[in-house]
Amino acid sequence: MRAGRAVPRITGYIRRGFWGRKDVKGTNLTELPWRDVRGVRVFDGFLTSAQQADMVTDVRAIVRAAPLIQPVTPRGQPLSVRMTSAGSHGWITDRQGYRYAPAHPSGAAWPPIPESIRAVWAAVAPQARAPESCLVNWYGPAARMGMHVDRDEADPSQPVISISLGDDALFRIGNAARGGTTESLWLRSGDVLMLSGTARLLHHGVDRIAPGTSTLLDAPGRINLTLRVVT
DNA sequence: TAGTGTCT
DNA sequence: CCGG
Repeated sequence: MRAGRAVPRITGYIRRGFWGRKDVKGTNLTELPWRDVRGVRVFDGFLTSAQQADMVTDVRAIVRAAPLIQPVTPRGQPLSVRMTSAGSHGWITDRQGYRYAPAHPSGAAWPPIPESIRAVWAAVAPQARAPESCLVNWYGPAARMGMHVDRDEADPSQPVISISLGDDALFRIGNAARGGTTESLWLRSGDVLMLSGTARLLHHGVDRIAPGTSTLLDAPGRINLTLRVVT
Protein backbone atom coordinates (compact mmCIF):
# COMPACT_ATOMS: atom_id res chain seq x y z
CA MET A 1 0.00 0.00 0.00
CA ARG A 2 1.68 3.12 -1.13
CA ALA A 3 -1.06 5.64 -0.61
CA GLY A 4 0.14 8.70 1.24
CA ARG A 5 -0.29 8.85 4.96
CA ALA A 6 -2.27 11.76 6.26
CA VAL A 7 -0.31 14.16 8.36
CA PRO A 8 -1.90 14.64 11.77
CA ARG A 9 -3.07 18.18 12.19
CA ILE A 10 -4.74 19.59 15.26
CA THR A 11 -7.71 21.67 14.28
CA GLY A 12 -9.86 21.80 17.37
CA TYR A 13 -10.93 20.32 20.62
CA ILE A 14 -13.97 18.84 22.24
CA ARG A 15 -14.69 18.22 25.86
CA ARG A 16 -14.33 14.64 26.90
CA GLY A 17 -16.21 13.83 30.02
CA PHE A 18 -19.02 11.52 29.10
CA TRP A 19 -19.79 8.14 30.40
CA GLY A 20 -20.00 8.40 34.12
CA ARG A 21 -16.76 10.20 34.64
CA LYS A 22 -16.52 12.69 37.47
CA ASP A 23 -16.84 15.63 35.19
CA VAL A 24 -19.81 17.48 36.60
CA LYS A 25 -17.86 20.57 37.50
CA GLY A 26 -15.45 20.10 34.66
CA THR A 27 -12.67 19.19 37.06
CA ASN A 28 -11.73 16.03 35.22
CA LEU A 29 -12.46 17.22 31.74
CA THR A 30 -9.70 16.70 29.26
CA GLU A 31 -9.44 18.21 25.84
CA LEU A 32 -9.47 15.75 23.02
CA PRO A 33 -7.78 16.91 19.86
CA TRP A 34 -8.98 15.83 16.49
CA ARG A 35 -7.31 15.87 13.18
CA ASP A 36 -8.87 16.73 9.90
CA VAL A 37 -8.43 14.69 6.74
CA ARG A 38 -10.32 16.24 3.83
CA GLY A 39 -12.94 17.44 6.25
CA VAL A 40 -13.25 14.07 7.94
CA ARG A 41 -12.76 14.51 11.66
CA VAL A 42 -10.59 11.83 13.25
CA PHE A 43 -10.53 11.41 17.03
CA ASP A 44 -7.47 9.29 17.73
CA GLY A 45 -7.69 7.20 20.89
CA PHE A 46 -11.16 8.41 21.76
CA LEU A 47 -12.09 5.34 23.80
CA THR A 48 -10.10 4.00 26.72
CA SER A 49 -9.29 0.29 26.81
CA ALA A 50 -11.99 -0.25 29.41
CA GLN A 51 -14.56 1.57 27.29
CA GLN A 52 -13.59 -0.51 24.28
CA ALA A 53 -13.98 -3.73 26.28
CA ASP A 54 -17.41 -2.67 27.54
CA MET A 55 -18.44 -1.84 24.01
CA VAL A 56 -17.33 -5.23 22.72
CA THR A 57 -19.52 -6.85 25.37
CA ASP A 58 -22.44 -4.81 24.10
CA VAL A 59 -21.66 -5.70 20.50
CA ARG A 60 -21.68 -9.38 21.38
CA ALA A 61 -25.18 -8.95 22.77
CA ILE A 62 -26.27 -7.31 19.53
CA VAL A 63 -24.86 -10.20 17.53
CA ARG A 64 -26.65 -12.73 19.71
CA ALA A 65 -29.97 -10.98 19.08
CA ALA A 66 -29.31 -10.24 15.42
CA PRO A 67 -26.77 -12.69 13.98
CA LEU A 68 -24.10 -11.53 11.57
CA ILE A 69 -24.91 -12.01 7.91
CA GLN A 70 -22.59 -12.27 4.95
CA PRO A 71 -24.35 -9.95 2.51
CA VAL A 72 -24.36 -10.16 -1.26
CA THR A 73 -24.57 -7.28 -3.69
CA PRO A 74 -27.51 -6.95 -6.10
CA ARG A 75 -25.29 -8.73 -8.62
CA GLY A 76 -24.82 -11.63 -6.26
CA GLN A 77 -21.25 -10.88 -5.24
CA PRO A 78 -20.62 -11.68 -1.58
CA LEU A 79 -19.17 -8.91 0.51
CA SER A 80 -16.09 -9.81 2.51
CA VAL A 81 -17.44 -8.22 5.68
CA ARG A 82 -20.19 -9.69 7.81
CA MET A 83 -22.90 -7.36 9.04
CA THR A 84 -25.71 -6.84 11.45
CA SER A 85 -27.37 -3.77 12.95
CA ALA A 86 -28.94 -2.20 15.99
CA GLY A 87 -31.52 0.56 16.18
CA SER A 88 -34.82 1.30 14.52
CA HIS A 89 -33.29 0.81 11.07
CA GLY A 90 -30.70 -1.72 9.94
CA TRP A 91 -28.63 -1.74 6.79
CA ILE A 92 -29.46 -4.51 4.34
CA THR A 93 -27.50 -5.56 1.28
CA ASP A 94 -28.97 -8.33 -0.86
CA ARG A 95 -30.10 -9.09 -4.39
CA GLN A 96 -32.93 -6.65 -3.96
CA GLY A 97 -30.51 -3.81 -3.43
CA TYR A 98 -29.26 -1.57 -0.68
CA ARG A 99 -31.63 -0.16 1.91
CA TYR A 100 -32.48 0.37 5.53
CA ALA A 101 -34.95 -2.14 6.91
CA PRO A 102 -36.93 -2.25 10.15
CA ALA A 103 -35.98 -5.82 11.01
CA HIS A 104 -33.27 -8.44 10.66
CA PRO A 105 -33.81 -10.83 7.73
CA SER A 106 -34.86 -13.41 10.32
CA GLY A 107 -37.86 -11.19 11.03
CA ALA A 108 -36.66 -10.23 14.49
CA ALA A 109 -36.54 -6.55 15.34
CA TRP A 110 -33.07 -5.05 15.51
CA PRO A 111 -31.88 -4.73 19.11
CA PRO A 112 -31.62 -1.23 20.57
CA ILE A 113 -28.41 0.75 20.21
CA PRO A 114 -26.50 0.29 23.49
CA GLU A 115 -25.87 3.32 25.64
CA SER A 116 -22.11 2.79 25.43
CA ILE A 117 -22.35 3.43 21.69
CA ARG A 118 -24.91 6.22 21.79
CA ALA A 119 -22.66 8.02 24.29
CA VAL A 120 -20.00 8.39 21.63
CA TRP A 121 -22.46 9.99 19.22
CA ALA A 122 -23.66 12.36 21.94
CA ALA A 123 -20.12 13.37 22.78
CA VAL A 124 -18.89 13.87 19.24
CA ALA A 125 -22.06 15.28 17.64
CA PRO A 126 -24.08 16.83 20.46
CA GLN A 127 -26.08 18.98 18.06
CA ALA A 128 -27.20 16.11 15.84
CA ARG A 129 -30.42 14.15 15.93
CA ALA A 130 -30.36 10.84 17.79
CA PRO A 131 -28.83 7.99 15.82
CA GLU A 132 -31.33 5.62 14.27
CA SER A 133 -29.00 2.93 12.99
CA CYS A 134 -25.85 1.29 14.25
CA LEU A 135 -24.31 -0.88 11.57
CA VAL A 136 -22.00 -3.55 12.97
CA ASN A 137 -19.39 -4.59 10.42
CA TRP A 138 -17.12 -7.51 11.22
CA TYR A 139 -13.90 -7.47 9.20
CA GLY A 140 -11.93 -10.69 9.18
CA PRO A 141 -8.21 -10.45 8.40
CA ALA A 142 -8.84 -10.44 4.64
CA ALA A 143 -11.98 -8.32 4.56
CA ARG A 144 -12.13 -5.03 2.69
CA MET A 145 -14.69 -2.43 1.81
CA GLY A 146 -14.69 -0.90 -1.62
CA MET A 147 -14.84 2.85 -2.07
CA HIS A 148 -18.39 4.13 -1.72
CA VAL A 149 -20.51 7.03 -0.53
CA ASP A 150 -23.05 6.82 2.28
CA ARG A 151 -25.91 8.20 0.21
CA ASP A 152 -28.95 6.25 1.35
CA GLU A 153 -29.84 8.47 4.26
CA ALA A 154 -32.64 11.00 3.83
CA ASP A 155 -30.84 13.82 5.62
CA PRO A 156 -27.14 14.08 4.80
CA SER A 157 -26.87 17.16 7.00
CA GLN A 158 -26.69 14.58 9.79
CA PRO A 159 -23.25 13.12 10.42
CA VAL A 160 -22.02 9.57 10.12
CA ILE A 161 -19.86 8.39 13.01
CA SER A 162 -17.56 5.38 12.88
CA ILE A 163 -16.01 3.56 15.84
CA SER A 164 -13.06 1.21 15.38
CA LEU A 165 -12.53 -1.83 17.63
CA GLY A 166 -9.87 -4.50 17.29
CA ASP A 167 -7.19 -4.72 14.65
CA ASP A 168 -5.92 -1.69 12.74
CA ALA A 169 -7.56 -0.82 9.44
CA LEU A 170 -6.22 1.16 6.51
CA PHE A 171 -8.98 3.63 5.74
CA ARG A 172 -9.07 5.59 2.51
CA ILE A 173 -10.79 8.91 1.87
CA GLY A 174 -11.49 10.13 -1.63
CA ASN A 175 -13.70 12.76 -3.20
CA ALA A 176 -17.36 13.57 -3.78
CA ALA A 177 -17.09 12.06 -7.23
CA ARG A 178 -15.59 8.67 -7.86
CA GLY A 179 -11.92 8.77 -8.77
CA GLY A 180 -9.25 11.35 -8.15
CA THR A 181 -6.56 11.34 -5.55
CA THR A 182 -7.16 9.79 -2.16
CA GLU A 183 -5.63 9.89 1.31
CA SER A 184 -5.18 6.90 3.57
CA LEU A 185 -4.86 6.65 7.31
CA TRP A 186 -4.66 3.82 9.79
CA LEU A 187 -7.57 3.53 12.18
CA ARG A 188 -6.75 1.89 15.50
CA SER A 189 -8.91 0.37 18.18
CA GLY A 190 -10.72 3.11 20.07
CA ASP A 191 -10.48 5.68 17.31
CA VAL A 192 -13.62 7.54 16.28
CA LEU A 193 -14.19 9.17 12.92
CA MET A 194 -16.94 11.52 11.78
CA LEU A 195 -18.13 12.26 8.26
CA SER A 196 -19.97 15.54 8.43
CA GLY A 197 -20.40 18.82 6.64
CA THR A 198 -18.38 19.00 3.47
CA ALA A 199 -17.01 15.50 4.09
CA ARG A 200 -20.35 13.79 4.61
CA LEU A 201 -20.67 12.57 1.03
CA LEU A 202 -17.04 11.75 0.31
CA HIS A 203 -16.05 8.39 -1.05
CA HIS A 204 -14.35 6.18 1.52
CA GLY A 205 -13.42 2.56 2.06
CA VAL A 206 -11.22 0.08 3.87
CA ASP A 207 -8.25 -1.35 1.97
CA ARG A 208 -6.69 -3.62 4.53
CA ILE A 209 -6.87 -5.05 8.02
CA ALA A 210 -3.64 -5.62 9.94
CA PRO A 211 -4.31 -8.82 11.89
CA GLY A 212 -2.74 -9.12 15.30
CA THR A 213 -2.31 -5.42 15.94
CA SER A 214 -4.86 -5.38 18.77
CA THR A 215 -5.58 -7.72 21.66
CA LEU A 216 -9.11 -6.43 22.25
CA LEU A 217 -10.90 -9.23 20.43
CA ASP A 218 -10.55 -12.97 20.79
CA ALA A 219 -9.92 -13.50 17.11
CA PRO A 220 -7.98 -11.55 14.49
CA GLY A 221 -10.12 -8.94 12.83
CA ARG A 222 -11.91 -5.70 13.35
CA ILE A 223 -15.33 -4.51 14.38
CA ASN A 224 -16.54 -1.24 12.92
CA LEU A 225 -19.61 0.45 14.30
CA THR A 226 -21.26 3.06 12.10
CA LEU A 227 -23.92 5.32 13.54
CA ARG A 228 -26.34 7.13 11.28
CA VAL A 229 -29.53 9.12 11.15
CA VAL A 230 -31.49 7.41 8.41
CA THR A 231 -34.83 9.21 8.02
C1' DT B 1 -25.53 0.32 -14.93
C1' DA B 2 -22.95 -2.22 -11.90
C1' DG B 3 -19.38 -0.53 -7.39
C1' DT B 4 -20.21 -1.56 0.23
C1' DG B 5 -17.04 -5.51 -6.32
C1' DT B 6 -12.91 -7.06 -8.57
C1' DC B 7 -8.55 -6.46 -10.72
C1' DT B 8 -3.65 -4.59 -12.25
C1' DC C 1 -15.45 -2.07 -17.08
C1' DC C 2 -13.76 1.84 -14.48
C1' DG C 3 -9.38 3.76 -11.39
C1' DG C 4 -7.31 4.09 -6.80
